[in-house]
Formats: sequence, structure tokens, C-alpha cells
Amino acid sequence: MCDNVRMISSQRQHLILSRLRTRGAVRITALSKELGVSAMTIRRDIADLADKGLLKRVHGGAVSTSTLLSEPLFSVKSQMELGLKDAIAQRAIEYVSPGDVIAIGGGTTAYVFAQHLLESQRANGITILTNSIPVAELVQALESKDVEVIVTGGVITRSNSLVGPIADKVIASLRVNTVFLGTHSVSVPRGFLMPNSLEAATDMAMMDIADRTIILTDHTKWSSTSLSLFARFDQVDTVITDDGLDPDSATKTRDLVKELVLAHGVDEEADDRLATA
Amino acid sequence: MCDNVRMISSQRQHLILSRLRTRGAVRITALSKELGVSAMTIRRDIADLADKGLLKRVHGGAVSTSTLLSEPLFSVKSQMELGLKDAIAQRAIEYVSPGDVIAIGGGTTAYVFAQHLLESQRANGITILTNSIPVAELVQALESKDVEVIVTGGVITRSNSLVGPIADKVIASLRVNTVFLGTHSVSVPRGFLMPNSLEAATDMAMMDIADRTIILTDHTKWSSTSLSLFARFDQVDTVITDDGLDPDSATKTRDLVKELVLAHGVDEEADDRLATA
DNA sequence: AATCATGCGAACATTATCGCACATTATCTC
DNA sequence: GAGATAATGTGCGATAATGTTCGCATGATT
Repeated sequence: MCDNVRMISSQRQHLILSRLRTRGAVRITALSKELGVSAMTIRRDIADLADKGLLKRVHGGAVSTSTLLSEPLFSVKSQMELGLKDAIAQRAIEYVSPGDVIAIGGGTTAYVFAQHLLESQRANGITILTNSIPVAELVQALESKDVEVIVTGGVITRSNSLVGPIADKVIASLRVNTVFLGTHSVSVPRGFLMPNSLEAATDMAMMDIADRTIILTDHTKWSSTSLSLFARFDQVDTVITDDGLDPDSATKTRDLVKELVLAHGVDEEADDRLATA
Repeated sequence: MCDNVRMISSQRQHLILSRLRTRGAVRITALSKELGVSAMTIRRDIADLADKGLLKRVHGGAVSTSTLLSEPLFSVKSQMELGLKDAIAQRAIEYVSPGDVIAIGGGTTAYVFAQHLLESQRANGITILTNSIPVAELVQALESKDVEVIVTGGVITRSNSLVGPIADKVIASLRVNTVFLGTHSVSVPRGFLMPNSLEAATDMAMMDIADRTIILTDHTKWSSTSLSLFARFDQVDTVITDDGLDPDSATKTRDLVKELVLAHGVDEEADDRLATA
């Protein structure tokens, strides 16, 4: 189709890595067809990248060495405590059933949750409402799935979330089973806070239309603080965090929220998913 | 673009860097055609810039030094017929004034237009309403100083556009000076068509809120056809295409539309023209 | 286990790109 | 304007990237 265009080799290799990050694995035949180059060229590209240790060669293609080593859609920040976010995401998936209509907010934690969700079987036939551009693009990248995505619209923020009156109005006209939100900080006993008051308002709008609210947040958020409160503890059904949370905060939080889930810590078994690919 | 005007080296080098920022990589052959200078000159420019550490030379062109870190905007499809789309985009920029509120639709042609617009000075203080996720991300990625972006929301399509009743409703609540739309096919004398009727409806919604409608489309669209009509010729103010359009279609189209602009494109046939001239 | 399909990689063919040396053209200076 | 100087274009052999062929290995299927 686009045979007349040739990409620079580094562009190809970059795209391969990009695919690897979103899909975890790539096939040589598929890449060859998609990029309009011969399979041999793809092999050579993959060999180069393997020499640099950026991926792992397997029969028929390549898999990523460390799944989430580099995250294209987010800054370096998301590389920290990635194991924690993975663990949290894995637990959160249990709260989704096939056919559900869910909402997913902005931020890296919610994004990692979306990644795990879409790789699992629970994503079958679900509908996702989101104000996060990365989440929307993620679903688009995995076109095979039976997932519908609705984007809220609104003004775009530095963190690639959509906020403002347009977003709030769109959200208000819809309804979802469960909303999954990240948070910038947790304040005991006040609740959950965001640095941006517009984002806080959009999160509130999402909670208003949801039967159930689930907060996804790693334990470091307990020690930071922010400007705008978007949810009190009694408005939240479940808080999912990791077991790095100190016992004192854990007990205090458990008294305030209906359910507190502690996902098991820093794990390196992220390669499980890749082995099957 | 302005092939008959010779740019001085610093202008060329500035443009190369600018391309690099938006696309992540440039190809010497493409730049040579686009700028109307020999490949050797481009090589010397790139060598200069590489000496200053402003880019990295690779076989066939150059890549941005920061391309290793982030390049989510690039897609293979957007490189097709780039010369034509670039020429069209450059002409279209003239229809934007600082401070304008404009709407930009989906598709690669509109995306390339957005790229050029944001590189130019005309983007100062403008507000962009778009239903294209790539366009929205583009503005975000460039950290364009003085540009506000509003995303329509809606259901996401294969082509990363947002459509459906939500998009239409959001659009209907706003108002813009000018709307820039791509099209899948041009039918003389019927009008402009899209393969997806939801996208057609969203394009119509954008036209409804705009004082002026401008269609951006390369000449190949005259020879294809689609399902859903979204605009008749008399509803459109300006059609911008490239001079690869055959004279017969050009005259017929000129009779139907208020203004037809033929941008001087650079494609395969351009070599023939240069050789004979 | 036998068969078939697919993927692999080495060797070679092909094409595109590179960069030198030099010709040409533009630009500047007086 | 004439000459000097810098910038750009051109031809060509060398080089790198990519494509192709084919024998062999691997994985899947029955």
C-alpha cells in the first residue's frame, strides 16, 4: 500500500519497540507486512535491538525483555514503583466483569490498570468511558478486542487528561457500573486529592455517574498532599493499594473506607504474560 | 512549497529541525524534493547540524536526538504522499489568523495541516477544536506555547477520530471561525464523502458551527468513492488540493466551489516536470 | 513418529545512499 | 561591473541497506 515510502531503519526499530511496549510481543511476518519491508529486514532490525538488549528474540518474532521498562506515553516518573502499579492493577481487574460499563480516569496508575485489563479475558464486551488520552489510544492499539471506548472530550491537560465543563457535561449524560480513579495524594481522614482542581471536578463527575468507585493508588501517595479534594472516604467503595503501606496508615484507612485491598508488593513476574505470546 | 524561492541555509536548517521535532526523523531524499535543492546540500546541512549536536545522522537522513525517548506521534500511514500533503498544508495555513478559533477534523491530511500550523507563527493564540486524537496529542507534545485545545469526545474509530452523538453534541455547543476537514473521496458534482457515516455526521456538525469550511484533500481523492456524503460543493468555501489534479476535474470542480486552490506538490511526477523545464 | 508448514540465516543480487572532487552558480566586496 | 568567496549542483566509485533465493531447522498437526 505504501511501498513508495521507506522508513529510516531507526524509525522501524523504534516502532518495533513501541509495539513491544503495548503488545508485549511482535511477529516478524506481521511487521514485515505492516511496514512494507521484507522479513529479512525485520529480522536484522530485531537482531540489532537484541544486541542492544532492548528486546528478546523468539521464534517468529520478539518479546519485550522487561515489559514496562520504558513507557512511551508517560514520563520517567512512571518507571518508579512500576511493580507496585502492576500488582495493584492485577487486583483491580477482579472488580470488572465481562459486559460491564466502566470509567477509567487519568494518571499512570489508571493507565497501567487499563493495560492489564485489556490483556485479560475480563475485558470481553466491556465499554470504557475515559478522560485519559493514553487509555483511549491503548484500546485502539489492541483492535482485536471486543471493547468499545468513549472519550469524554474537554480541554487537554499536561498529563493528557481531558477536563473542564465539556468533559463534566458529557460524563453527566452517561452512567457506568464502576469507576476506577487514580489519585495524587491520600489524606487521612480527609480523603483523596488532585493538584488540579479541574481534574478533581472531572473525577467527581465520574463518581457521580458510577454505582461504585474504586481508587487505585500506591502507598507513596499517603505521604504527599495536594490542593483539591475530589472524594471523601465515605464516598469511595474500595481502595486498592500495595502492601508497602505502613501499618498505621493502613489501619486508619481501613476504619474510614468500606474496603481496603493491599496488593502484594514488588513483583518481577511480569514476564508471565509474555511467555504465552 | 516555494520551490522557486531559494532559502538560505539557516532557513533550511531551521526547517529540518522543525520537521525533526514533529516527525522524529527526516529523509534526505524527501527534504531534497520538498525544498527543491540537491541531496548534497541537505547532507551538508545535516552534517552542520550534527556537528552542533542538534540531530543525529543516520543512513538515509537524520533522527532527532530525543527521538530515542519519545515518539508516540509517528505513524507509517502519515508518511504516505507526504510531499502533497505538506504542500496542501502550507497553503492552508494562510487561512488561519492569530487569535482564531478553528476546528480540525480527522485523517492524515488534517493531521499534517496541524503539524505545519503549529510550526508556523500563525498558531499564536489560537484555539483548536478537534475530534482527532493525534492532533490533540500533537499540540500537547509540542508544548505549543499559546494554543488551547478542546477535544470533542465521543466514540473512537479505527482512524483515531472521535465520532457519534457525544461528539456531535459537544460540537453543537461551540462555535468556530473556520473548520478544516479532510475527506475520503471527492465526487463531482455531488460533493465530499466519508466511508463512515458517523464520521460524516461529525464533519457535518463541525461545518454547522463554522463561519467558513475548508476542505483539504490531495488529488487522488477524486478517483475514489465512498458511502456517506457530508458536504455538497455549495456548502464549502474553499477546497485546497495539489496540482496533480487532472485539468478536466479541476475545471469541473472550479465551477462548483467558491474557491479552488492548487498547491504545488512534490511527488513522483515532479521529477519529470523538473527534467523538462 | 511422520508430515507439513513456517521460520531461520547465509550468500548473493539489487538498490539507495554516501561523500569526494570538481563544475557551476550565487553573493559579496570594492 | 570584475574578481573573490561562499554556496550549491553533478558525476562517479565506494559503501550500506535491503531484497531474494535456497537449504536447513523448528514447531505444529495428525
